[in-house]
Amino acid sequence: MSRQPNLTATLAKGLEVMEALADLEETGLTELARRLDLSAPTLFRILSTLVAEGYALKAAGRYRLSLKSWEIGAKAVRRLKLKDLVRPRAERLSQRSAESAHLAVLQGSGVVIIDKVDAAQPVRVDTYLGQRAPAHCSATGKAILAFLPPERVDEVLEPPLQRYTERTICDVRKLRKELAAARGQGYAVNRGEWRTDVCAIAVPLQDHAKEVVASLSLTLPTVRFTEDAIRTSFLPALREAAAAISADLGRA
Amino acid sequence: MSRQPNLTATLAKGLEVMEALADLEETGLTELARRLDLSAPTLFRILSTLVAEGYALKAAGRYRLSLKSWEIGAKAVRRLKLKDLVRPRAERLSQRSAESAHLAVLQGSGVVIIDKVDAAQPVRVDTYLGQRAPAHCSATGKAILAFLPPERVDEVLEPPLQRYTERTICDVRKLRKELAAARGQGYAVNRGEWRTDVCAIAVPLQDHAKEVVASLSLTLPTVRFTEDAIRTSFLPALREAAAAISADLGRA
DNA sequence: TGTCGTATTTCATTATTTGAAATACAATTT
DNA sequence: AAATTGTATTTCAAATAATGAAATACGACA
Repeated sequence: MSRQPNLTATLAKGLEVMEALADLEETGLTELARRLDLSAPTLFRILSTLVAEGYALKAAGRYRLSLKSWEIGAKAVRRLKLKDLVRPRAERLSQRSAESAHLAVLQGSGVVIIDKVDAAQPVRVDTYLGQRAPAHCSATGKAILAFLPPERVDEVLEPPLQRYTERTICDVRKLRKELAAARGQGYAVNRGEWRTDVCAIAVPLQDHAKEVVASLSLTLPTVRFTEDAIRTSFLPALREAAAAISADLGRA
Repeated sequence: MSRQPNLTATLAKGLEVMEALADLEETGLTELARRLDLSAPTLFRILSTLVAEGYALKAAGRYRLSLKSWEIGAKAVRRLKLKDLVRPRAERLSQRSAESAHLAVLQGSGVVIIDKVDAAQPVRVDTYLGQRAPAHCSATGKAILAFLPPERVDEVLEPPLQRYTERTICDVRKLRKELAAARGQGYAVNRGEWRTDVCAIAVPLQDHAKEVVASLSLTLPTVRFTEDAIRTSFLPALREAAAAISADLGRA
């Protein structure tokens, strides 16, 4: 076994187990051991440790992820403060446009939704706080990438870019062109590039130093994403919200 | 060093480091090593692993917690489904009462806020999603404990109960009496038992099998927590919300 | 009661973690 | 520019903890 220098393999394994639990709803020992290719005793000890530390729950021999990792991470989210500032604007944005507003930040090679306001109408896109989307085929991701320094963009757009639908832009050159265009326009769109029936339009949010720190989007079913709605409703509403937030961020 | 059987010490250490990062905003290696009583090389390897796995971020030799643990945990939160169901009721509850509504679940010996609707007035209590409160001196905690089977209550009320204010009930016998009363009344209150200037009133939420799974509260500054407001506004609003949710849960 | 599949413990072996010390790096002072 | 200080990182032999095969316990079902 080739060993990485200066890393603790045991910890890495434990974190992997935690991630697997997150995707699994509930699992037994043997089942998970097979999935992760760990021996039963090893996995048993890891799970026992996770339970002892409160990260996993055990009931009737079955393991589940607890809320502890969420709780821990919530402290980091809270520190972003962004949320408090954006929330009232996002509410107004959602009302004006009748669509769902999302606040997202870049995290690794994807974006994560850190706040949202659901559209007040029954047909809407199902999303959740903490949900991750690929940066290269989401409006929020592209709005952020468009305003990021080139070297940061390179890290995120490490080929190959995964294809999700026939509209996903997987060609890095082509994507860069689009990002340049988005920078010019001040907004980015996603037309079914991740999920066929979901479209979105997003604007970047910049802090006092004009660095992009997040993005704000309207996310909706493709059928409602008409050029007319974009021009007369979504874009004006997003721009107003972004301007107000940027002004606030300028002060803080 | 006396070794626990069947637990992986390295993983436990790594998780402790993660928790410390959550409380720390940002830290250097030496500083954190002192705090956790770990040798510099050991901590270095743990932090390197956390960074490699995406749980921590490193910039200019300083370490911070990333959003990854939050993202992982969000999947567990989402699975509770409760939130979706409660949200519209909580919104109406907050509007009717003009106070902040919280949805909380039991997690270890405390409760964690998994959803909230802020009061639409400027003077309100500062809380955040993922925030933990002690079960023995919060309205949400007591509302849940009051309807939990005795053996589960024992686990949570492991003495000594920590004192936070002069009103905190630290005597287990006395607290049990109050829980019995709360069970009779169908709601629990907290009168400055955790934070002097914060009061709350909470009702339990029960699933189809009549098991308590969460609680719903109104949380507000002590100055507004009058007997009159409780009787004419808070309690009726909470009861209506709880009844509607329970009916929904009965079906699901 | 017996059988089967899964979970847990034991224990000798093996591999990884460990920390002292050496070294590299960065910021600040002289 | 050189010296100083404090922190971060690497090295390496010793110490320790992790490992998995096998034995055992448990629990469901026949």
